[in-house]
Amino acid sequence: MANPSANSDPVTLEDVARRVGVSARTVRRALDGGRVAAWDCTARREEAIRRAAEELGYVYRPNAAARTMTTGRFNSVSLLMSTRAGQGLLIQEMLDGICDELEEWNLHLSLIRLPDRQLTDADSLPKVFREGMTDGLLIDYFNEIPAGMEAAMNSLDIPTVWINSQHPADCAYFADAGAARRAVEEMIKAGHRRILYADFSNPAGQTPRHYTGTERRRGYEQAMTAAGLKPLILQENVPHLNRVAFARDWLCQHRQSLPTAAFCYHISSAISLREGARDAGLRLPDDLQVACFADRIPDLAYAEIPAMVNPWHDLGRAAARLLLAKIAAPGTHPAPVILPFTWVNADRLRPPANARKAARPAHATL
Amino acid sequence: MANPSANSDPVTLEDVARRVGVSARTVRRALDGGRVAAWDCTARREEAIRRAAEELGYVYRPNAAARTMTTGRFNSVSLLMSTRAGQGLLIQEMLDGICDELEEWNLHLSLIRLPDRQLTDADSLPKVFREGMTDGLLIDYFNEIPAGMEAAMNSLDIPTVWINSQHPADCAYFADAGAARRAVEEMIKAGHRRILYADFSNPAGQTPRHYTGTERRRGYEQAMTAAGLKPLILQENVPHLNRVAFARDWLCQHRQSLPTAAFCYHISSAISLREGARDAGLRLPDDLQVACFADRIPDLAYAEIPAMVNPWHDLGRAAARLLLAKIAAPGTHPAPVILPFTWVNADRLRPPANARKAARPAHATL
DNA sequence: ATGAAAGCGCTAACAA
DNA sequence: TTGTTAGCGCTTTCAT
Repeated sequence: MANPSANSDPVTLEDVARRVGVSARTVRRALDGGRVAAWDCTARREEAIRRAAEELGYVYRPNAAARTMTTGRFNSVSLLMSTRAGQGLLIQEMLDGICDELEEWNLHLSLIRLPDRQLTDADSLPKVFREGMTDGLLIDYFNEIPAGMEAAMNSLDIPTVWINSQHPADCAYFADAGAARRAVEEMIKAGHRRILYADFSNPAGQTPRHYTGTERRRGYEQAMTAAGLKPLILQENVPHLNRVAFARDWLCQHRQSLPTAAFCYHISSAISLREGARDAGLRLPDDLQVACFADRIPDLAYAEIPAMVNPWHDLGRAAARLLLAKIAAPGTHPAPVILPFTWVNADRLRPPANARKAARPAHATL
Repeated sequence: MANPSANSDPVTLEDVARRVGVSARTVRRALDGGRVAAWDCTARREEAIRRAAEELGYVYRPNAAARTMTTGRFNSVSLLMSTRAGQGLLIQEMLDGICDELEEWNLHLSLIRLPDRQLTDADSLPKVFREGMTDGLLIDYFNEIPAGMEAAMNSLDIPTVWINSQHPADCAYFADAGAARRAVEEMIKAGHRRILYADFSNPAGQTPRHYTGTERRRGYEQAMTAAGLKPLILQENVPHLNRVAFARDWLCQHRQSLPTAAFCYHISSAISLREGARDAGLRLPDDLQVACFADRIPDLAYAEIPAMVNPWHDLGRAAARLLLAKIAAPGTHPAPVILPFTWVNADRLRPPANARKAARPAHATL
């Protein structure tokens, strides 16, 4: 096997053309457009071409490199990430969503990781993408976006879409505030009045790294205020290994007027809170009904609680679709796509224990 | 901007050559090989070439498509997955590892998802990879590998490496049995005698979907047997929402001789077990010391317990390195690479409560 | 409607 | 050592 190429089967248009006795151009057209006209003779020839192509194993898989050379299109888009860890998220469901959408357009997906220095350098970027052979960029970078990166991306003449990040246009992200409000409304509807908001990931004073830190809390506050309830917020960036103790201590200190429910920034906060609550002697869910945000349904295996789950698959699809639209119509700037969450395990949402106790006799009379 | 191409800056070798007044081939060589000889005149010209290239913004980023056309190499490898969900795993750390290794060789990473039907069809695969423009395949498919897929992959004349899957050669996976044995040995060393193995993901009777289901249990059994202890196994595929109750009930039924510790197949089993234990009235970790396997360090935020963590980054790197070796030396079949786990939160591993009680007076006398 | 020819940017092979 | 030539497989343009 002297051929170093990956294809053991380099059937070219030319090969097919020779076999049938027509030009490559004709083969291309036959394979491409389908029929040519009602001209009987043509139709038959076309049939012959198609058959020959199939026999030789051509089946419309043109050499992508050759095609790129003439068209200037790569038929591929890239997911752009930072080499710095934690700046973006790579969720399997999201990639599935992206791939699902791209597949329908016969586009490939590549992964590109660049150091922050490069991501903010408008001069070197085009060269990277020339080598990277990509028609568009899905930007998976939403934490602490470096100064200059947005400008550098906008100066590119290749279409870009931001994933999970709020921008004036060209982006897709989640409707966190609305989801938080909805969840807390459900808890209120279930009869809870003292509802805690717990976030052990984001520091108290400063702006959170990601918009979710602000939005989720805001949604909680909206729901509480709208219902005439007083927000009760426990927000602090606590190291993982201290969270359970932190939660336990807080609950012990507030033993006089404990919340009957808590809505958490993330399931990791929820788990810690639940463990801390149990250590503080509370019974779950009787004494404390916990709900939270969660990235994925499987994560909920960690705790059987009501949760707002990120529709990552939808996000991937939406972002890819946005990018395809921009590729098809260069220069346009579609409005942001904002995706609603999925509310799961709703049946695990129970009223507060005292309300249940009060209600029980009524049921007993049935 | 009439140019539909992604590069706004199509500087070619030719352009550089014209500027300096040499041939494209010479430019290529100057940029490529560095110096030519001690011939003074040449050295100067070379310098000029390099400067011209830089001024024009060429900086050794040749048009990848053109290069592919002549060399037959794509300078890209692909991560191959099934469109069927759950057959492979896409862990961010693993992708980072792959990218880190590929970067050093200036190779790109593409994602390819194919339906099982295609993955088992040795005829259509080469065409796919011809279009996909890939020099090698990292196969991320380890659950219920379809019959014929292994043969189809082997029949490809493009190098392949299996990720997280046991094969005679050309694969990288984790040393699960050894890790389980090691963890249980540590628990025994800490003084535990009745150690439970809990797995709520894999069914009791049949062979687990993935090798870890077998290997982890085997490692546990080895450690127990070697220490003269009797294995105590609780293995059953329980739906997520029933796991806590399942664990609680089991513990209640075995109240007479409860284990003092448990080693779990996965952190999700561990969490459920802990919740169940608390519901059964046990105090943690005094009454039950739980340890487990975990995919990622952040997952351990869910429970502050000792764990064997998969070195996903290492796996990605190892698999990529293996693939690069195969690309460099086609036809070779390197032996499997087996990666050791990381043992974390070891300081959370406590002796059984009665041992602690017995030990306490001794400490008090200090 | 079809064929012929040019050329995309690069590198391999050869000639000088 | 350097320059020239040819050609990768495809699409586009132009002539038929």
